[in-house]
Amino acid sequence: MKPAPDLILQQLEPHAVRIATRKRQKIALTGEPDETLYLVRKGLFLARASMPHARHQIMSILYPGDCVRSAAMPPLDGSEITAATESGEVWRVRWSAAKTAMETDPNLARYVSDRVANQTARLALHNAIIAGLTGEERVAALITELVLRIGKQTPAGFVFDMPLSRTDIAEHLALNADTVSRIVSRMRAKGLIAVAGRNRLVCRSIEMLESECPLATTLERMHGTAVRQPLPAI
Amino acid sequence: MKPAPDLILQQLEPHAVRIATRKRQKIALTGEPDETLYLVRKGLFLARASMPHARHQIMSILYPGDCVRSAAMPPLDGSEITAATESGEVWRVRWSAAKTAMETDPNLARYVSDRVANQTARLALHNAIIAGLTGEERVAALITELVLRIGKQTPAGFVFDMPLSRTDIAEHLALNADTVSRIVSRMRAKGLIAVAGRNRLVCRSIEMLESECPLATTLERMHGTAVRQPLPAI
DNA sequence: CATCCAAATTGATCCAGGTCAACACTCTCG
DNA sequence: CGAGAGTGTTGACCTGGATCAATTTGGATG
Repeated sequence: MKPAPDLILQQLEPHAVRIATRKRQKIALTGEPDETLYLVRKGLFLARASMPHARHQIMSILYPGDCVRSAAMPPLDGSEITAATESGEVWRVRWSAAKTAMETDPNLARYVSDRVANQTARLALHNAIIAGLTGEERVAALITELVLRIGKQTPAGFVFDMPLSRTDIAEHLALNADTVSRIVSRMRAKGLIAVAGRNRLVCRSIEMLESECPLATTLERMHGTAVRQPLPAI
Repeated sequence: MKPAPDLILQQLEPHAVRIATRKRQKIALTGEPDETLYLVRKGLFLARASMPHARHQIMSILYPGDCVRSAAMPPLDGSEITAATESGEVWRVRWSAAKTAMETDPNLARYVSDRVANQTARLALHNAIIAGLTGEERVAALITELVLRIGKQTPAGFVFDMPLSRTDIAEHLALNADTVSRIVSRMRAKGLIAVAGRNRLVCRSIEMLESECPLATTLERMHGTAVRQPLPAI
């Protein structure tokens, strides 16, 4: 029987700087001489990097339980983590402290390395989505992921607050913000999704949504279990 | 003073199945019930996955020293590793054995987890390349990477044997094989590269090549050190 | 309430790259 | 030697999504 993730992470608490965040708050990753470990404890975050020519990209969406080593981010300028939900919490741990703790407790070492592996798999999947799907399929994939992760089942269907703006979606899916807006409108017209107030989305039928996206079964396997147990099996 | 990577990996040898490969040989990753660790010891390999509709994708290029946990690959059908050079060697280690060894020697645990982190960073960079660059810039980025990794300096410039076919390049860069052929022809016409026999490329000036690719400095940082020291600092 | 500003929508136009098809090159095998 | 298969090249054409521009929406603020 493995210890619960929370218990494992407890050991890092004395070494961690807790950062309570509000929506859109940024945590810069560049300019740090030493490696750092970030633990997402609460809320959703976007790992963002700048490209030359003032272009930005959202490399991945981070969920509670994720941990990010700065070594797992490529040396791009302006790397940062942005809070995507109203309130969130991140722990920042100096790598030297994390390393010591990991050498003391193999469970912690395993937790961190498994989490990094999981992040790698998600990146690879995201690669496949960007590289192989059409715009509409990409948006369907993103909404499917969010439904699986943060959707709440109600009589009207799965409801969630959209944590990404149109621009964020565009930066994440390698699309244009205008195009994203068009696609979302089209999906609304098709009845795949509906809006319920500012930034709140309703998905009546997840099956309909998944039928729009060729990689739905993989998404289900990568994000679906997260609905039932907050942190994927480790 | 850290032990040399070879020395660290030596511990895994008794638990490893050595696989000697010839070009195009495939190692299937799917269908394995347990997690597995693969260590690339010699040669170049391509991590490939199938998409629905019989589409394939090359998620990443693996170099000697890389290690791949199967948990770091998304659950896509037909995941496999393909040998891209004439002769190569891969070690396959059962995860349970690897885990025990890693718990015994923190150096090994660190090595593996650092390698996975490095692979994550490369995936994220590749994401940025696919998502943000034009076809021509993508090809320039790939050739820059290969020059940095396997290019040999000669009086005529940097020379290397192209390990990827046109189709491979297309599958890696999210382009069409026809388009790749066109782009390569254009680059040849511009003098960025030249062919020297079957599958052998010459790059007269790496500066010219890098000036074609907005992410050249990042590539240099991720792959450039590898030229000087076979395994990136860990 | 009116004003302001950022984000979203929508229309019109354009082009990089996809698609399809014809053809060339290399290698292997009989 | 020729036939066949696999891979690469090149041309003609088409389309998904980028770009540019105009307009709308929805908060925030005084």
